[in-house]
Amino acid sequence: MTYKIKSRIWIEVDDNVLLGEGRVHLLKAIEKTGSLSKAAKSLQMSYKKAWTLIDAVNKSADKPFIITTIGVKNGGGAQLTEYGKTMIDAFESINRDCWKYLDNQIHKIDAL
Amino acid sequence: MTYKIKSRIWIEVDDNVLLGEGRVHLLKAIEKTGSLSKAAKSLQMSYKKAWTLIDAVNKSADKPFIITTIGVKNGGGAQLTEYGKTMIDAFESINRDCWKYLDNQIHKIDAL
DNA sequence: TTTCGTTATATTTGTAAAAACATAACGACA
DNA sequence: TGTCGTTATGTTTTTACAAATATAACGAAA
Repeated sequence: MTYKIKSRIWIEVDDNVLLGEGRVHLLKAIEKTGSLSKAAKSLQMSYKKAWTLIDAVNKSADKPFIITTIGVKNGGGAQLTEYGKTMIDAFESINRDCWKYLDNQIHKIDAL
Repeated sequence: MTYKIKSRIWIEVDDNVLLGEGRVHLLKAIEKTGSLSKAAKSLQMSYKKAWTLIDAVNKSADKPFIITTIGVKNGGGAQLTEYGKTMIDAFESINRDCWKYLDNQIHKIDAL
């Protein structure tokens, strides 16, 4: 009989999803690996799915989150922009605080 | 370029979902109509789907949320228990405050 | 004992999302 | 010019979930 309050948050712009937990997870893997294909592999995700996700991010963002290069040394790659990094940090900070808030609310449920 | 932070919260007990926005919506319709079938109709939901939802609530809750009767006057009906009502109130209160918190955080995103 | 309005449940069908598969294009380098 | 590792897309197949359909059972009341 132990309750948990769970949550998911996401950022929308003009009714399009810009950033959620899944996309943040992928973007951080791109930052770490420097490559979309390596990031996908590290998350056991298909390249196509990863590409579709970051394509959606790029399409709803007004400033670019990631910059991809093709053909260049080692075939190409992808890296986060400063804007992308700060947006991710803000998302994660807000998300953490949301979880904290909800954890603090659990007593209102347990008391019933 | 106007950002929104959206969220969904739900209550779990032993890794089973107990209560989320959809279930709360249905439970309130049951409270209003006194009947599962009428509540489903009022939400343009199939009876089967509504029944499955409240069955899931009943299975994960330790104290009953709704009491159904069958065969009795007018065919039967369903009504919320006091426990169910207070749980719904608590859920909605926490959810509202969560939204408020997130609305207050939006400036952190807009500033970037 | 038939009809009514309900709860309760199984079975089938349809649909949308995910996964899998396939291929093209790019530029570097040997 | 052929190969490599990558980004970039289209197409097909599979799967999971939702919707639709069907039926049983209950107790009251006529």
